[in-house]
Amino acid sequence: MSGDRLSIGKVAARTGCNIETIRFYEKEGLLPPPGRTEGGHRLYTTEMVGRLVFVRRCRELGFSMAEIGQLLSLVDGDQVSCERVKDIADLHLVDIRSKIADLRKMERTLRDLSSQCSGDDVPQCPIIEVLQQTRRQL
Amino acid sequence: MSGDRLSIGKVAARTGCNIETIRFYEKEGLLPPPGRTEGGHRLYTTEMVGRLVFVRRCRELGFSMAEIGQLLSLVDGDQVSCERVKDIADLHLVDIRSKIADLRKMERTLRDLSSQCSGDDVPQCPIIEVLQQTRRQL
DNA sequence: AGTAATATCTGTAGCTACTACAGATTCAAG
DNA sequence: CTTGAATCTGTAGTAGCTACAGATATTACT
Repeated sequence: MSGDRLSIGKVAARTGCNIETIRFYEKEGLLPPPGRTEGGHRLYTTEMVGRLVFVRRCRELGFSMAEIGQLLSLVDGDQVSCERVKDIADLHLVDIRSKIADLRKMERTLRDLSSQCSGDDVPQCPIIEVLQQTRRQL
Repeated sequence: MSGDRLSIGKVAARTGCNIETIRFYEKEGLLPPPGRTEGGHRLYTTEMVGRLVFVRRCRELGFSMAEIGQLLSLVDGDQVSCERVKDIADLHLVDIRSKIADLRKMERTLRDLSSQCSGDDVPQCPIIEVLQQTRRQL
């Protein structure tokens, strides 16, 4: 342990991110290649740990890796363009909302189907019946 | 065009399902291997088209291919066990609801972040600031 | 019947965001 | 100095498709 440089294992423990995932982000260009020991083991600065935390937090918010790449390049630029950051975020919000709408629709349909089903062990199941109908009413 | 048998292209046109997807479902066992012409082209009965519609409809409701496989094996059994169908559907409902909850959380957080951002072209962006903070408040 | 255009065939590779190995090497502790 | 843990690279797997390439079959038209 020399100075404030951390092995990949420590970084993983500290951030809750898998070791493999960290290497994966590096391969995909979201994290810059870190320094290495003589033997070739990765050594991370606290700054890079921060960057990883940023990436993970964006992922928790559902940003794709491509979107995160865009955000990071803005961060890396001379100055953060608040305008573009907001654009990316708002576009992503639209996406999230449409996913919620889709899931809500699924939920409603499936709930209706399920409520028509007694759950008894009868030979005819209304769920199957409806799903098999040629004319759809989903 | 002999009788009521359809080529894969017609089935695709009729169901709105891609040709490749139909073959994919066959490979994955959701659709049984259809008859063939002398030259080896697939020929589908209307019954098989119905099965494909069932699969697609389940997919629209978010069922995984594994779940659809279970539903189909119930359908294929001597009698449909309404009990088990309902079990699968209700389990899936739980899954959908937890996805909705996750997305709602994302939506809230991202909406809050976005609202703090003026969108002006200023050097400091509150969205980035928050995402970069070590102490998280997502 | 012959030919050209279209359809279909098989098989493989790509997509996203990881995860899980295998087999080799390096590091840290005693 | 040895042993065990950590890390290395590279490859393959996951879900649910989609997109080719290159070969063959079918259909339409003359």
